[in-house]
Amino acid sequence: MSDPIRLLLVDDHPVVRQGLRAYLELEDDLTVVAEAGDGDEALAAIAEHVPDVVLLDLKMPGLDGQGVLERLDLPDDDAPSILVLTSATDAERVPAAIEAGASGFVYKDIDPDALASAIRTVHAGQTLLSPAAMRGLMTGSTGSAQPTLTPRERQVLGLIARGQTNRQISRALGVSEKTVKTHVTNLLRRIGAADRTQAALWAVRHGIG
Amino acid sequence: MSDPIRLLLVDDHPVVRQGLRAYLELEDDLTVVAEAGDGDEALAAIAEHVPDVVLLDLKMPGLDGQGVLERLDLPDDDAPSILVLTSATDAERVPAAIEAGASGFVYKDIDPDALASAIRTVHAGQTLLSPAAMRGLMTGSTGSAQPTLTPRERQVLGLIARGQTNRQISRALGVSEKTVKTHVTNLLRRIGAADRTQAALWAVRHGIG
DNA sequence: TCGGGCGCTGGTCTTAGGACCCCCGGAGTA
DNA sequence: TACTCCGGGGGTCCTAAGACCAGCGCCCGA
Repeated sequence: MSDPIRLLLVDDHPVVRQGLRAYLELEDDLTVVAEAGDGDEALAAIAEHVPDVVLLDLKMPGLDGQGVLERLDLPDDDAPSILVLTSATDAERVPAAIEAGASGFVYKDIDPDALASAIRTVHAGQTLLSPAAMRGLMTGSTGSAQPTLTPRERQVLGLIARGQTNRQISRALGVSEKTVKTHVTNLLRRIGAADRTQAALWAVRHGIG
Repeated sequence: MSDPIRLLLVDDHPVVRQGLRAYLELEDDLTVVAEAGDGDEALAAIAEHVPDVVLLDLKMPGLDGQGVLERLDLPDDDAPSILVLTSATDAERVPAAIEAGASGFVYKDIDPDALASAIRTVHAGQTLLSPAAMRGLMTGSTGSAQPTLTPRERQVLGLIARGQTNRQISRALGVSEKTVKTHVTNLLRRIGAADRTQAALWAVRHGIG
């Protein structure tokens, strides 16, 4: 029999890592070589242990999963396959994670057998999306990642997401209120929001602000 | 030795429940009598198994932890003690959970020994807050829980938090737009928001909507 | 039983927000 | 070179939003 698949578990909750271990130790061909509690630990552990597959949580304090993905410079033959584990409430993050090089995307409520099989799938070089994650991709408008906002629009949206008025934003950015209104109008159109309230909610869901 | 403390685990992620089990089975005086994946299952399991302590996740699909708390009609001598387990990102929810009768509040990154001791503490009838949870209470303005909104105001705020306009809300509630505006004005004052955008953000942070 | 809150409803009035126009300068790109 | 995109600036117009004020019914305590 060949060597087992070497795994790195990355999640900020020890209890989650413990649960994953309990699941994965039932499988002969899987072995957990390291754990990490945040993005920085994850990058260090990847360098040190060279795992075959990383089980990565997107939401973490400090450097989060998305940040880890972006720093790994995927795809890269030497880099591990990344299987993203997250909550059903984070469907919006799927497109960005896929774009950043994640090989697969499963929800934490997956059962043990399915998780093991997902790990084998991404280790084999394939991309895997759970049905719900696929829906997340689909509802992301055209199937591409979240709409591309210009840096200025993203900045304005961030201030909207802090509850600022156009006048406050104009003072914060040192431009006229009309200019702010122009940016607001444009970003509303791009993200498909009807008004600033919907835009603020969109920003929160997409982690802007 | 006395009977073990009977526990119910409530979390929508099986992996988290598995992790908790792995932790708790190390303790002689603790025994997990049931698990539940959502609020409705939790209420049913409480009625069926009569646990001493419930480990409750606040964020769940369907009926969430806050909803479970509100339906239990705490404090009640027959009711179990509730130890809320949640993420560091949910500090804002502490006051509402405490108000709804939770006995304790710990973050999921707690280590096994501390978790076991927290369970014994709430089982003994005491209230327990982790330091971070205490901060969450403190930053809740005056230290008191979230402002008391009338049912109607809460309803209106929920719709604002879905990005609805006053006109849409008026149609949804079957009242005039002027009436909606009054409710909006009043709830803005009560929660200390300057406009509906800030109100929507407040609602999201406090788990309304 | 008679205020007095309070929740819910409604009206008038002012302002903030957003749509739809226009222009310019700079940086990249075909 | 011409085209496109971005940031910035400006103006007009209409509507949504919010402040302010007022009435009604209910319950509760004096």
